[in-house]
Amino acid sequence: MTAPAPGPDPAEIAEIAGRLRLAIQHLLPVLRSRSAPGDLTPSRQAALAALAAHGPLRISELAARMGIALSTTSRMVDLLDSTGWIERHPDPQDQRASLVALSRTGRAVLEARRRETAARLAEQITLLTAEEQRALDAALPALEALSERATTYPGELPRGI
Amino acid sequence: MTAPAPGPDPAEIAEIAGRLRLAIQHLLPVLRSRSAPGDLTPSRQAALAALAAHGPLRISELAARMGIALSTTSRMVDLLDSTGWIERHPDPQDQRASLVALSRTGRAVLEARRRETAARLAEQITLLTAEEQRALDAALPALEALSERATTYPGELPRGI
DNA sequence: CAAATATCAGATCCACTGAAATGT
DNA sequence: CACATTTCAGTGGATCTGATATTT
Repeated sequence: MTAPAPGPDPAEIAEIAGRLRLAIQHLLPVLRSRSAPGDLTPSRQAALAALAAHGPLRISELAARMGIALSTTSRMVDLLDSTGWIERHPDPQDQRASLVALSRTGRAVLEARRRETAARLAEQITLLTAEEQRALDAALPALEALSERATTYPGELPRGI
Repeated sequence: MTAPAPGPDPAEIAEIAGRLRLAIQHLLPVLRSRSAPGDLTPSRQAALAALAAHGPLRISELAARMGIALSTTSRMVDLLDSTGWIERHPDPQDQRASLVALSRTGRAVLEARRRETAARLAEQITLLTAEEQRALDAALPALEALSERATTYPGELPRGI
């Protein structure tokens, strides 16, 4: 092993941040599905994703995680129930509350959406040089570390892609 | 130089795409500014960005670039004019048409927004290890290549961050 | 009763469209 | 006239508040 190379200095970090911001911004159209109205809208996808990530939740917990009002959440849960994407079960801990869980079809819908998105991205990655592909691969741990910190970022759920 | 290392095979590319998609999704909350109502909304930002990227445009050209209807664009241009973020000049080529250009304050607003976003991102990047920071830096050309291809992607303008 | 939801009424903001009018 | 733009009238999505049930 050689001596550890120095990490980027603050100015370089600012440049990395600026370029990464721009690259991601330009990448968003690839990642965004155009969902037909009434379909899996961003807020519905965020709700399903929250349930997928954290397991069954009470309506009030789901509302808190999404940072929206309880009544809004209640209405959305109704809607997701009517499409069959979630299931409502009584909370064994508290008979007044209900636990909302992703249904099989809900999970399938969410995963299908994610697969489509990833496939569009993969298509673009195929067009990169082998070297670029390797660099991208090597940067994944960094991007994942970045995104893990971001998960605890104050405020909303990931939304929109 | 050593012999060129092989690039990722299709399965690996699929994995890269999946992980990249997830990382970006988790990163979005960091990138998104919560704009106060009446502020620089996503669509307005997209319009300013289009003008910043391509220079003065006719309303119809701007509409085409954003993939939205002419009437929608006309109304938005009005709005951006009222906030002073753009300027309208008669098109010297065609007296019926007007050219819409970013004003000084419009450019300032756009750049301020971008700086804020990049600063939030930079803050997170600081928390990475030096190795991760270098990997991220090394992957920027790949991400930029990816995003350049994406720019010609059928459909909308980058939107939302 | 208190707490967890649900329901209802009314509102705001953003974004978009199609059709008709206006102006050059 | 034709063409660029504007105005008009309406839609839909997402979300909000506040007040009032309902249920356990």
